[in-house]
Amino acid sequence: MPVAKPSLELLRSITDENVLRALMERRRLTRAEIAAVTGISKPTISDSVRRLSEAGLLADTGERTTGRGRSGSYYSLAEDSGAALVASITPFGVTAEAVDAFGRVVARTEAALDRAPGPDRAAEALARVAGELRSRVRGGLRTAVVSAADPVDRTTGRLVHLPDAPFLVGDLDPAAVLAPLVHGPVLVDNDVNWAARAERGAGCARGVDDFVYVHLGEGLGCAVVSDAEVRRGHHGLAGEIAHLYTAGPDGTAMPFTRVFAELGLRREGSTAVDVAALRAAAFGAGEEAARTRAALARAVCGVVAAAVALTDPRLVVVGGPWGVEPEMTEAIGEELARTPRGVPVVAARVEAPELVGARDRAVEELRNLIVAALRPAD
Amino acid sequence: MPVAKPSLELLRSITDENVLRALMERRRLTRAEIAAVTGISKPTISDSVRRLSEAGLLADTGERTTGRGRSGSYYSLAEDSGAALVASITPFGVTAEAVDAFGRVVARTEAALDRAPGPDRAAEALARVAGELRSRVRGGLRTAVVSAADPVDRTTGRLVHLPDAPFLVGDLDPAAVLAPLVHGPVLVDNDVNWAARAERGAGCARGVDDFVYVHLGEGLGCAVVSDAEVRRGHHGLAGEIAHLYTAGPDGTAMPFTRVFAELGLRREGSTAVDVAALRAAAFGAGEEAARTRAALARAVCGVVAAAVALTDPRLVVVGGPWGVEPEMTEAIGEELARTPRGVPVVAARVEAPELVGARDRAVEELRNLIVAALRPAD
DNA sequence: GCAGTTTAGTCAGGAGTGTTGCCCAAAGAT
DNA sequence: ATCTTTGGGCAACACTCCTGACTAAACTGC
Repeated sequence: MPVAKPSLELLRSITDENVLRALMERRRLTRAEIAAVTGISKPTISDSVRRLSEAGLLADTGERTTGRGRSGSYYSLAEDSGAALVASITPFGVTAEAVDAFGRVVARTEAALDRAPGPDRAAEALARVAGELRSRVRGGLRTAVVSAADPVDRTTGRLVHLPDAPFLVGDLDPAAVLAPLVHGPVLVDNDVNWAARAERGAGCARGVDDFVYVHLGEGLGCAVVSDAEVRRGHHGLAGEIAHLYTAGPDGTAMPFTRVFAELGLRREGSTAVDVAALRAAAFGAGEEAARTRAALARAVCGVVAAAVALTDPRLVVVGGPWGVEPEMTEAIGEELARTPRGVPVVAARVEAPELVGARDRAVEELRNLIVAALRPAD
Repeated sequence: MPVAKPSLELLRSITDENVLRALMERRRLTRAEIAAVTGISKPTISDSVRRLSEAGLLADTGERTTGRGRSGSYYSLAEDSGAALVASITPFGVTAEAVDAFGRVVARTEAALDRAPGPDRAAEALARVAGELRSRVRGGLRTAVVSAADPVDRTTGRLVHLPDAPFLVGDLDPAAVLAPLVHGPVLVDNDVNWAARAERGAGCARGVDDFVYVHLGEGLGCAVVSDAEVRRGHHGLAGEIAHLYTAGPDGTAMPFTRVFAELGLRREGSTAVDVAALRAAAFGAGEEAARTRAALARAVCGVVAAAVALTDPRLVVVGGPWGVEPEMTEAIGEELARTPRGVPVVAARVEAPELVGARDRAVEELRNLIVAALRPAD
């Protein structure tokens, strides 16, 4: 039964939702302005504003309009509407922000980590930054959106270790760590998925409903956006391309991650890509560098070709520290143009994309939570 | 603005929608029964039924309840609510049905075609069966859902020919052919996508939100279901796996479709798989057959492994004439179990799945059209 | 055959929406 | 000081849904 039951209460809650959403978009409005923006009549808006103010969701800011005509009172979301926590966890540290329902970053902090800090250090850092931010925002943290540099199990929200892929952050359960600090849902996903969301919202894939985002860094990842949403798959492991078969340097087929072993571009004792070594080996002039670059492009292209065949993107976005290098993006684009289904390749261009994408989702979730307060029994 | 404007008209239309949907589910109901089913009060239901009857959407069937208590009048959707056309086009012919809003097949017909009939013959056959069905249903054809054995361009609805893939039906624009016969939207998609939908609704993937369906027949296709929907990609060509690289019989990488050329299993002068030859060569006892079977399983597995890595299905469903053979499904399952991310493999089990899937969608669309009549200006 | 029981449907009243139109209040413009 | 413009409140109205009581009509049981 996908259709709601008709009731006057439903109608009222729709009105209230219109008012709240209008105030989330425009920060502060008079009742007359809300009526104009929503198209709902003035008396109805006045009723709704009174109801919502009494419920503590809205507050008169005390400010007044200036200009011609009678001055009106500005209303805004209540000061204690709370904030959402946005956290990005990498082996190098935790970056966290608190965002409010207007989408503004109201607080920000960081905690550095050593590379490969182990799960306890990461958990401790996450708890520390979350605790600090919590103390700095009114109304508390009502939800959290976490980006992690490892694959995330969709059902449990835990970071998982896949064979033949580096385990960058380590065994961590962000929801468990944050439970005492956040009184609401904790959403956890892979940084690559959040980055794809950011590129769709504000980057080079703005408004594109179907595209593939390839992350080329220490880890190798991919996000698939279909019908305007990142599709995570059953376990949340969609886009885990590390052991997808592709073309190796010698032309034979091998798992993507082994290409880096063959080229000697792995970190010592790890399956992670050695980005510094890769830069040194694959970029710049020189025949050797060109050969290495071509080998890398061919390997990436094998992966991308599979993604193209299976998901039919309009666009391929390449991100990550060595993926966005023009030389690399170009080489991949040329390689891909040779395949039967040519697809444009562009470089990602959002800064700290995993944070931008997670922030975007956090604002959306916080807004939904505020609106959801209207419907106690659904 | 994803939130509707509140109005009494909205409330009324929600009530009416509840009534219509209840009558689509249960065929015929008294007003008291509608009230019980929807949870809406009796007077409100009586009002709504009167409105909808006057609008011609509902009609008193003349039947009455029997049993204890006062007898009530049964209402049902109007006789002229119309039907939806469901058509499946293959090189062998066109199969078509008319379904009503209750999901019942009210008429059915077929038109045989020679293999490779050319676009004009196929169009003519489609027009003929559609015309016949139209004359046999009251209220006309309000929408059409077409399954075609070729890839379909999502934006235009036309069948398209991809290089290295057989063009089974040929250049056809079902929407243009049907426009004079159907006064409503014409939805066209690949048979494999409809088959996947059928397996999700009634087959071996019932209720599974994330799975991959692989079709192994004359053509080679694949459908990706993510978050409970078939994802078609930008052009509608998601899952076109014919030239996805996989392992060939000799262990080297090659496009999927070339595997069949190497094994001598293509139809003369075509890129289509010769199913009869494949059956003869790959099934049954004997070392040679086992070798061929293993080679096919390895090739399929290469494709499936790519799909698994990129879309993380919970399940892989294998369909199509030679895919559902137990020997083949089993061989693929064993091969896949050796890969790092083992995923269960099951054989498809719906009969004429493309027709079942298309029918399901047709009923949904017809119902939506009937309900949409309530909202003239949205 | 008739009273009792059970179920379908209607009626009247009331509570709660949103809307229109009109009024007043208050601020800047002239 | 008056005019114009804008914010906001008030009253009347139309509409929707609900509750509770009522009537209507069928079957059951004696």
